[in-house]
Amino acid sequence: MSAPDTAWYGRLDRQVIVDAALRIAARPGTTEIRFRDLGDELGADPTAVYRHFRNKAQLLSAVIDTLMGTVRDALPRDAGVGALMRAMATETLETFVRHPAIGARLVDARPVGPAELGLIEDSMSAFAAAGLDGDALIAHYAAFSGMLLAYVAASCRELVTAAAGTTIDDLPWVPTEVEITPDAFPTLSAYGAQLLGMDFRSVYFAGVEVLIESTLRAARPPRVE
Amino acid sequence: MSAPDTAWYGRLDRQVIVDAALRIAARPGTTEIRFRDLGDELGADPTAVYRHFRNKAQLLSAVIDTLMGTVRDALPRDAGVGALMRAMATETLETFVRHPAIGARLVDARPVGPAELGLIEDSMSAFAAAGLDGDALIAHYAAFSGMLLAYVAASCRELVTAAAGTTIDDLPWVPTEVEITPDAFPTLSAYGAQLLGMDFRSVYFAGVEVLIESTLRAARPPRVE
DNA sequence: ACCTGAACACCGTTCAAGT
DNA sequence: ACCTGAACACCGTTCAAGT
Repeated sequence: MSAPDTAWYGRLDRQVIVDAALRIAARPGTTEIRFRDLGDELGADPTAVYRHFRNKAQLLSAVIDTLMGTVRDALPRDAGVGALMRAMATETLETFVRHPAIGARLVDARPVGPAELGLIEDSMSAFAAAGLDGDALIAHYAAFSGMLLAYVAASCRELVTAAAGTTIDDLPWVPTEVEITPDAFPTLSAYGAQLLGMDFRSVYFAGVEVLIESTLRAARPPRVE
Repeated sequence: MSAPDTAWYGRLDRQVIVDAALRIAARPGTTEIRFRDLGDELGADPTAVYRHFRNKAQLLSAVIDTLMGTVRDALPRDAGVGALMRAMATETLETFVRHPAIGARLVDARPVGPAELGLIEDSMSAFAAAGLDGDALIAHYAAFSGMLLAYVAASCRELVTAAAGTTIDDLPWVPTEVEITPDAFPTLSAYGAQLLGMDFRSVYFAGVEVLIESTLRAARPPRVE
């Protein structure tokens, strides 16, 4: 039997919905993906989305996987593992920060889809090509990807909570209203001015560089014991 | 002029409310702190809380600072910087995982309060005592604390989303329904079984150990170049 | 000076009815 | 087989009225 010949019939599919969600998420000021906004963007009733995704978490999982695919595509081939890690860190942050309402759900909207698994495949194989294997490969890879995803999610959550127009370069890492006096906080007063001046991006790359350096050291163990 | 002599007058204050929120958060199955539940726990109308906190974010900021104080109090004095970092990691994770609805808001319920600043003060001074200073101190401290907070927040968000009774040892780091075939994912098939078998806690401590090792190396630079 | 309670806004989700 | 639209549940927040 043939499908009814109406304009609205089968007009939506998962990809069309994911693309609409990405357009909304990229719009300045979007703090959350709402079914009602999705409906507007699609020119359909908001609840039509439920014919294609079981719930919001499943929809976001698909949207996240699409973005993971763009991260994967942006990575250099045959670069050293250090350059690859730096590129992963930069691309992951930039991609999700451009869609903060999606990034804010990075860790809790699961399961992990095929594009993200492809990204894991590619980057783990670069770790292996650099000479890492066994427990060291797993430990360094898990440390790196765990830090990346958790931190990018946290940054996006902050962005979405902050005043409109805030960027991660404006987001202080330690926003506080407590006065830092030398007698209450001697070390913070002496060494901490730099720390208190840091934003979310600079803390991220501080962590990324430490992890990269450690991985490179593990990949090429020193000749002398 | 004296306060009215009624039983309900001034019965609430910030500490009483924070303690009630902590009791609720510690209860198995709590996924979120709700004003209605807070009211029940306090024996008061839910909206009475608004006389003491401007909104939910301010309340959570106070609750988080209380927990940061218990983390600080649990840390060893005069231990080496490695032992201190390991204790920070363990205590922070355990404390918030016992109150996952609070931990889930770790990064976005701001500002940072006095107890957390005290924790920063203490741990930065341990970094300094270990021989770190200047940019290296800031970079390693920021990397470590950034990873810790973002990851603990992510773990709590997962816990709160997962089925009741799930612990971080049951939470798979890469939950996926995609089949990992050797031809589509060769490296994952070869090296990835361990990674796919990891839970949130083991990824956390993999990262923590990498960061500790790197900090120790920076604190005691090798004699030979 | 603080608490109560009704009410509102907002948003994910369900379900019966359409085509 | 898919879309519509009314309706519901839930929860943060406001505000006028109490004591």
